[in-house]
Amino acid sequence: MTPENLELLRDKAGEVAGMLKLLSHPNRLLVACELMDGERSVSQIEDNTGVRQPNLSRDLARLRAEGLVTTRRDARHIYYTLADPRISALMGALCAAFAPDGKPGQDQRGTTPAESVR
Amino acid sequence: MTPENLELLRDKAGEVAGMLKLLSHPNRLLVACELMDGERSVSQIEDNTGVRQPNLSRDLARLRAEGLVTTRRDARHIYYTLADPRISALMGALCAAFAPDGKPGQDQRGTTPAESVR
DNA sequence: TGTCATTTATCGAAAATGATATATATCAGT
DNA sequence: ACTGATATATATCATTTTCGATAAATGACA
Repeated sequence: MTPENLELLRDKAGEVAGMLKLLSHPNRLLVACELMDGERSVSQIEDNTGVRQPNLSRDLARLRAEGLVTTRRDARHIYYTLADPRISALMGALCAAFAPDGKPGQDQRGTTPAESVR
Repeated sequence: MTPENLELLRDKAGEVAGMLKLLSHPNRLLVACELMDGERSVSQIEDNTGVRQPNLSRDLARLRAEGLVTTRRDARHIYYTLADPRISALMGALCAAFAPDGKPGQDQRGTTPAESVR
């Protein structure tokens, strides 16, 4: 690993880590989960995640700022949609890794995990 | 979504978010990347990631505390290994989602990235 | 105007981070 | 056993970021 390559690697790691950071809080992770099924208004997200509205709005602003979601206004409602395919892929992978048979919410404990890959 | 289910979901989200948080810093992400290929001593990790030793040690302690890695001592060296299969799966997914053409630091050995979801 | 939906501002407490200093553990040579 | 070197861990400090809570502001519509 040459120093130049190391620097590139660190750059990339910073980018990816930044994205992980956005999903590394329960509230934002729930929001992303919610949006996996399609667009949702802020109040729908609020109802379905239990995140308090001003905090939710701040989290949504973060996701917006990083380009992970886009918005569409319809009258008084604002609808959010996942915008970054990498996030969708990542969320899919998360579901696969942490809730192998189905939706999270019904706990996967007892699942014998496959032997560490490789 | 009943309130009871919502609470379960939030618990699960907290658990997963906690794991993401551990990977949400460039240094720790690089460490995890490094360990994908097998066990490494602290000084190897230090050399290959450029993370300064005391900070690296603190990060490794965090990963240890959360059960993501295990250690083995050989004389003066301590070797770290990825211990949680979910982390391995997640790292694989990350590589697939963020380095489709096989880049960061190369890696990506035969890993046929599991198709997005389900 | 008033109400609903959403955003922005602010505050205080807690956690994360880089840097630096120090401590512990293991080994080699004497 | 004592010394010094190497490998790793822990402690501390200063700065920044995060988060929940609360209050206030904006925008759309009736």
